[in-house]
Amino acid sequence: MTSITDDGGYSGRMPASGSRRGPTKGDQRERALIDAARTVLRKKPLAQVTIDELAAAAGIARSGFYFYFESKQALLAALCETVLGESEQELAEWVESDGLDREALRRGLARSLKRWQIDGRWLCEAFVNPFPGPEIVEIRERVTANGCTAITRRVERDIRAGVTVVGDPTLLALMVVKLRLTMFAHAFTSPDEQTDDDLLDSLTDATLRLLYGTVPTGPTAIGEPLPATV
Amino acid sequence: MTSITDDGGYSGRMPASGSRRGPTKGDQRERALIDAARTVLRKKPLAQVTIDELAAAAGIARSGFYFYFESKQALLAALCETVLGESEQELAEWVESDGLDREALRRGLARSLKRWQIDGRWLCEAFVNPFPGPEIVEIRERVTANGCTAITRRVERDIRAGVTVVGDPTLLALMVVKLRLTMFAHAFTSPDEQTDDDLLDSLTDATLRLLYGTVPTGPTAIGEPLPATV
DNA sequence: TCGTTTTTCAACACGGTGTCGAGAAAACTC
DNA sequence: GAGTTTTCTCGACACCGTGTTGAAAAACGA
Repeated sequence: MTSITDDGGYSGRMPASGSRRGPTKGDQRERALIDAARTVLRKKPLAQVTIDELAAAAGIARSGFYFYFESKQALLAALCETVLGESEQELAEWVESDGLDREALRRGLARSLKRWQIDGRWLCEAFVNPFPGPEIVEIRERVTANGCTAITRRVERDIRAGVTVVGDPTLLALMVVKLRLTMFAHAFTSPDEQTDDDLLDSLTDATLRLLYGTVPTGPTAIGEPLPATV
Repeated sequence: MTSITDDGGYSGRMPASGSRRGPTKGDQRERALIDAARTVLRKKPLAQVTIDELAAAAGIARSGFYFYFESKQALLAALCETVLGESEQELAEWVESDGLDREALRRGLARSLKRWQIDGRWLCEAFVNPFPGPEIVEIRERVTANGCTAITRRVERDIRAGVTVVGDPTLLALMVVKLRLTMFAHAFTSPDEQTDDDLLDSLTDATLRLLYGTVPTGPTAIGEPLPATV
């Protein structure tokens, strides 16, 4: 970590900017490394990427890499941080919508799918790989927890609005989050098994069905309870 | 596996038995390696296990390992083969049952959960890890496909019996299989987040809800259609 | 400009992987 | 059970990726 206060845990160095002035050369290099990782990790799994390769792609020597990051995993963690907000935004529209806005949910899933189709390889590496090392686990848990609480809050609002939800909301939310992840991962690794539309339809229905026990045909206004299922 | 014509692709050697006589010393060593792997891989992820460690646990020198397996991954693949049948048995009771036998499903899930609690670490490694190498991918795809076709057949039988199923049965089956896997993996890595019973209840309901759109309270006889959901 | 801080990298030590080939042990034949 | 063949064992080697260190270059601030 080598930080005086707290650097978020992923970088081996303190970004010099924050005082004034434009990005220092170090900041630029750090960004270059993250960008390099993003590109390189689209093509091969982390285990097959050497630090040499990442450093070269960023224009520095291998040993220079360690000035910026402690390991490949730390770099991947930093890469994840950069897209952390995006995934929450994708859920946001639906989570904040009123009623069981099927279309909003589908749009969010479609955006996520698009992201996974581009960066699926390293997203898998970070969010599906069971033991990716401590740095990444930390981030993953944060992201998963955020997704779960967002959905849980949404569901609790629905309950207050009179919609019947069967089962423990926390576990339901977890299943929804996990199902999204695996299915996106599956779509990345086996892209030809189904069309995007089929996948999105199935995933949209599945989400609603998991949470509410049934699939509404059109938008349902708040306060208009769904048919309850035991 | 261990057949004369085809070794399944995981072993670097032709098992000597098949002619006559009991297991040769080689066969014993091979078993010893698989057993050693089973034990060692309960404690650490594959990446942190050295071939030296596996060989030592089986009582041979490191270089001797390569007589039996091409790599750690190949050994893990062999280990997976040994439990391949179990996972199908766990599903079998429910798949072959009549009606939407909720209890049979739950029993099957409970058996799987138990297995995952013991061998979760390497099961994750093989069935959750996105890029575990070709040997393991081959096995995983076989297992997943088997699970999917079993469920698909089950669902198609239900449809013929008059039960309403919403959505593409193939994708539904895939989601059910994937959801099981991630949730078991989650239960292994975060065992204290929920009780086994809660997890099993949720997973049972989720499965039925994904497939049939609703959760029956008691056993439902074939031919007695569930309430249809759009 | 000078002193300080940041950045770079060659050289090194280490540990795991995979190969090779000679020789030991086991299995089989008669 | 002696002779032959096959199976098995393991030390020695070459290779590659990792992570560290220390000294020097570049950038920065006054």
